[in-house]
Amino acid sequence: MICCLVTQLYGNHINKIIIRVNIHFPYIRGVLSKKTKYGLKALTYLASKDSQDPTQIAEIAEHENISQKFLESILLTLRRNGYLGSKKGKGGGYYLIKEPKNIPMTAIMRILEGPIAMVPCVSLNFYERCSDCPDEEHCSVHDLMLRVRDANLEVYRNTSLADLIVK
Amino acid sequence: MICCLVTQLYGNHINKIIIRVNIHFPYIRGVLSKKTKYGLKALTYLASKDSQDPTQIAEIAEHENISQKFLESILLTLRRNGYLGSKKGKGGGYYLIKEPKNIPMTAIMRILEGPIAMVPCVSLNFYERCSDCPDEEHCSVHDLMLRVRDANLEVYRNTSLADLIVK
DNA sequence: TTATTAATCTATAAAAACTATAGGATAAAA
DNA sequence: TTTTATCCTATAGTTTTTATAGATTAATAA
Repeated sequence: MICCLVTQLYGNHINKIIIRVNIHFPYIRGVLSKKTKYGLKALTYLASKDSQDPTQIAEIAEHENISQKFLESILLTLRRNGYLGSKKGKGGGYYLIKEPKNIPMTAIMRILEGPIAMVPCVSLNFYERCSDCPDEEHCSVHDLMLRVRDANLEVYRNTSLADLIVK
Repeated sequence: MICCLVTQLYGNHINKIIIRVNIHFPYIRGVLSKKTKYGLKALTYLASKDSQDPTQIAEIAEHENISQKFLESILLTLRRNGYLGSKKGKGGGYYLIKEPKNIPMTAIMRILEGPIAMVPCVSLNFYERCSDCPDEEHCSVHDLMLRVRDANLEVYRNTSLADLIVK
């Protein structure tokens, strides 16, 4: 919220107007994608359930306020990567294959969000040279990004799906 | 690099072909933008110079392998935010206004990359409610992102432009 | 004064990535 | 055989990123 005071001379009077503007910062880069966000919410929802019976996409979508079709593709990705099981037909749905405490955030983030590193040249699992960088050894950004990666890794490694369940 | 062995029955022979595919992972979200990367490189270049005389955009662009026109807009942003000074005409260019050790990465990242937080609801400087989140207090993603933010903040706060200069 | 130099500013083009949505196929159960 | 719910491919719409073009302004030197 930004405020701006405008004064205007009107005959013998001075009009004062306060203009309030709600600036929306478009969360751009570095931002968590909806895909990951929805995926984490869906996983948490499944993990927080008492029973391990299959849960329908529709139920998760409604409970977590997510577009059902979009959620479909996200859950499919998680299943293909071995973190969810599924069952078709009546009584079907998705269910967790592993114990929540055995599902580390490093794995989920890499599946849904991609590399944890912010530049390919410091990525552990997806290393690649930066195409615009002539000399990786003498790059000022390299070291900084290495430390950022390690800081993030520390958090993700020490967090499992079980830790996401809100009491 | 992914390898794939293809066998083909050809008369009495079996042909074997190994197909190698270089998969390029498109570094997407969470990635450092070129804008920030180039900005950091340009700042480091200025900081590493002995003299504080203005340096031309063209010189920086060439030395750091950056499109000159793109760099123009980046340096302009840094000037408008009070981190660079400029001089027009012959002998003109850009120069640092502050001591490199007094330029924290938190400031540069916020100017070039935007909020350090990955979701608006945990941002210190750009807080905003997540539009898709009915209840911030009971969001499983919220806490995780809070810890990620703090981890990143820790790195950026303890790093100044002076630290980026490669020996 | 005039020419040259280099930043300034606005607008916009091209490419890439994100966020879904559509619609039919498939498998399981009733 | 019908119903249910996942599976799968393709693609549409939007936003963001990554520049590029071209004219303007200010400083310097001849």
